[in-house]
Amino acid sequence: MMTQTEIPEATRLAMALVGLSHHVLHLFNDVGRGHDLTAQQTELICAVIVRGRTRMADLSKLLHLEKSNLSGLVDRAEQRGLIVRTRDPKDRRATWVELTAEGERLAMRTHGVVTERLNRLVDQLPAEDQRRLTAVVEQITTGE
Amino acid sequence: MMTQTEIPEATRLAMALVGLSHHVLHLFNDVGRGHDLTAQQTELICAVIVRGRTRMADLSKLLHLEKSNLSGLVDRAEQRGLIVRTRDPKDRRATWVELTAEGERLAMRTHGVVTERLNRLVDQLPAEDQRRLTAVVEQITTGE
DNA sequence: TATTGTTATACTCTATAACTATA
DNA sequence: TATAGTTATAGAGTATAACAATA
Repeated sequence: MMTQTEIPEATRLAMALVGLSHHVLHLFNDVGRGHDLTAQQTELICAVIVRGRTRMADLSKLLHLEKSNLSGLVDRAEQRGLIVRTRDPKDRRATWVELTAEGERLAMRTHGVVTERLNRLVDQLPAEDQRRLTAVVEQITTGE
Repeated sequence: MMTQTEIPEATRLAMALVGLSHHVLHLFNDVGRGHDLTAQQTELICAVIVRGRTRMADLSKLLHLEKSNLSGLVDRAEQRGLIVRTRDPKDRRATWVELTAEGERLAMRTHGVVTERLNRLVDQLPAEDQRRLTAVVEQITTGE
């Protein structure tokens, strides 16, 4: 006899991961909207507040964005007064991105809410499973 | 003494989940590009091939898209000959989306590759951890 | 030569609101 | 009145290529 579903195990894992990923990235949308930020702008300032000032090239990898697209995103964030660009005197090709006071204020709020809601996602799990999940996911993403 | 990092546990989990989510959704990009599909078009046809013909309203929830945006996405996919719309005679408001032969061909290929690569992500984990991960992630996403 | 970042272009995607048709 | 879907519009995001400056 079949169990209640005919969907293969491999597909189930894939579907679950895709659903989770939508949920996670949609959070930036949700949280940002309250402050008139797009999901991408929210991710940008959250990334910078966690790491401190960051180079364009590193943000590019971090956010999975082509450097040209990141230029545009940073342009818009700069126009809104959220971040500023500074030149690196030691490597004059490089550009650092850092938050303005306003950007930092928004970043602290949005990052706090995103983090809290992501953690609430796994709230119901036993503490052991939570630690395990973190370890597993970190291992997956750092081993790319 | 501090350990090697000062990043709080809650932030670590959040960062790990965000990294994983980027990785997962970026897969659709990667896989689709080989067939001249955008990530969203790839997700669309993969969703339809897993579920069979699907109503617009259900796709909207599944892909986290506003119904107006889904209309546009389905328009473009229809113009490319990947899907067709059919009316439901029982509820004449509703529209079903189903794959054309060409759409099905592409969907089978891309869905196969996406699934395989998602499973390869957790390949190194013990089988027990893999099952646990699937269960945990399913529980998270179904409990929204 | 390789790396860092910008500019330019065309297209896709997204948010929002107003609309039609059916239930 | 509520639901299913479309249309319209403006803005944001994306892929790609060509470019300038620096290493």
